[in-house]
Amino acid sequence: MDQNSLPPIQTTARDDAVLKALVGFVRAEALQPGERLPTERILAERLKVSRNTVREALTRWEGLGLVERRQGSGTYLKAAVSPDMLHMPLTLAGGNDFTSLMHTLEIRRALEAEAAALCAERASPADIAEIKRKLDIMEQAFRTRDGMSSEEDWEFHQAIYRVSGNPLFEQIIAAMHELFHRFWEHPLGVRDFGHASFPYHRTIYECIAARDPQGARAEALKLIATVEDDLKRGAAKLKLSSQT
Amino acid sequence: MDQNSLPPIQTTARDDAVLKALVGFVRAEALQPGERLPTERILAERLKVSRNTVREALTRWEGLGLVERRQGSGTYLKAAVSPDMLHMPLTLAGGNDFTSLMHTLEIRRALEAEAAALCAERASPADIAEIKRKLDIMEQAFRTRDGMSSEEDWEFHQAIYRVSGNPLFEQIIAAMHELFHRFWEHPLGVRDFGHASFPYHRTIYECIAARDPQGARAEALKLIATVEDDLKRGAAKLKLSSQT
DNA sequence: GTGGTCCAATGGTCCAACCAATTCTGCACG
DNA sequence: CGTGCAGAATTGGTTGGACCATTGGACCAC
Repeated sequence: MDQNSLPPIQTTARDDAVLKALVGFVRAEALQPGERLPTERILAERLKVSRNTVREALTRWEGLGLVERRQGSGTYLKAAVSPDMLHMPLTLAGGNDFTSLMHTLEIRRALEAEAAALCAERASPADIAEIKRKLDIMEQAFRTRDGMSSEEDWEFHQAIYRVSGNPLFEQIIAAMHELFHRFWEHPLGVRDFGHASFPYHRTIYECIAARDPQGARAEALKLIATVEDDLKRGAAKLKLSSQT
Repeated sequence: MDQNSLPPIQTTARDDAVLKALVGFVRAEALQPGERLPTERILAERLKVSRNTVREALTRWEGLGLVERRQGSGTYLKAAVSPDMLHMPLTLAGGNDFTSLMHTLEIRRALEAEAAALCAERASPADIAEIKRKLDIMEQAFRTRDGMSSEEDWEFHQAIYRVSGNPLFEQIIAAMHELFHRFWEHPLGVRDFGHASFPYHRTIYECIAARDPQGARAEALKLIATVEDDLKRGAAKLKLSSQT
């Protein structure tokens, strides 16, 4: 007898069922990332479950980065969802010390270079225009505020990851990025962080626009190298000040 | 004015606080994975928060695979926790899809190459001997069983990640590896998987032993290229058979 | 316009009870 | 004495209802 013809019955899987229904809703309404999904109260009423159950389900999605909740405003879709998503939550024993930061940078160096190369291979004219737009915004912010364009800088990089066609780049580097920034301004208050890396953003873009994967890879490596330099200088300064 | 001198204030973060307290508890009691942690009701009472809040916090941890809840039994620790963990939730749209596997391979290509290069830079003589040992075991298994040495193959690669000095390589690639194998043998029954990649294991080792980072990187890229080839061939075969 | 006030909508928290699965307990029976 | 089973106690899962905190828009006085 085929054992697979008797799947275990699901007497309780309320929140899972809620998520499945939500996937169906998102697809039916063709919701795009950034759009708002129904109120918790409405979901609870429509699905005939308690609001608490809806909340547990949404908490799961929030933990997976699929959704973002803003009190007083609503719950917003943050990424595309599909019925057969595969979740691979990975928690690493990080550390807020210098070597841990260097480790994340080594990962980022590998991924950033590959993403830039893939991006140069696959970018459509529209993609290139979008990347240029982000680059302009970033350079503008950099000149206006004289450095500290971290937000726009990050958006530029994200655009590259997206055009690479592989969502894993963005997801993995986003985790690194968060750790990095959580640690950056607080312990090491390096004011001019990002100054050194600034010119390479444009060179990366130029290589992508020229469809030059190897060039893009090389420029990305240079960019990360400047960040590693900044980090080392910051750590040295920190060590010095702690000795006084 | 420096815009970063006014960070957003943090007024409420209940469930986050619960998790932080829980991390403290686990460390204070030196709880090991597998052990049970206090009841939701007890936690709620001790932390002076509602049981609902405790549940939301635990739901987060459950989603991250840090904890397992068994109704009627209790909540059990599933992995070590630390105050500064790095969460990296990866979600792939389209589970056993060809493109998903290709995406994991792109990540692996980037990381594998970087790890091999770092390994060649940093390996001590003892490290090199250890890698050679794994290589010999793998080659032996390959010849004896004529292919299908996936277990020993994996150990060889893990040795390289370890010698690279960056634990993130092993952890991230391990997650990919697990995903990859879960879908490999099942949908695409490619018997001779790994045959093509076999010779490159030795060439990688030789570059590492010769302290040649660029060579190691190049050989690692060749290895992944063969795996990508196998995957494409398997997918083509699958597509063909599904058309009959 | 500008700024302030109010108000409705929405996520966050709390409470108290009950349901469902599991585990423990103790008694009856062999 | 052990064995098995019924029932109690424990524990996570769900419910419904209430209130708080934040948000954002509407409205109004200046």
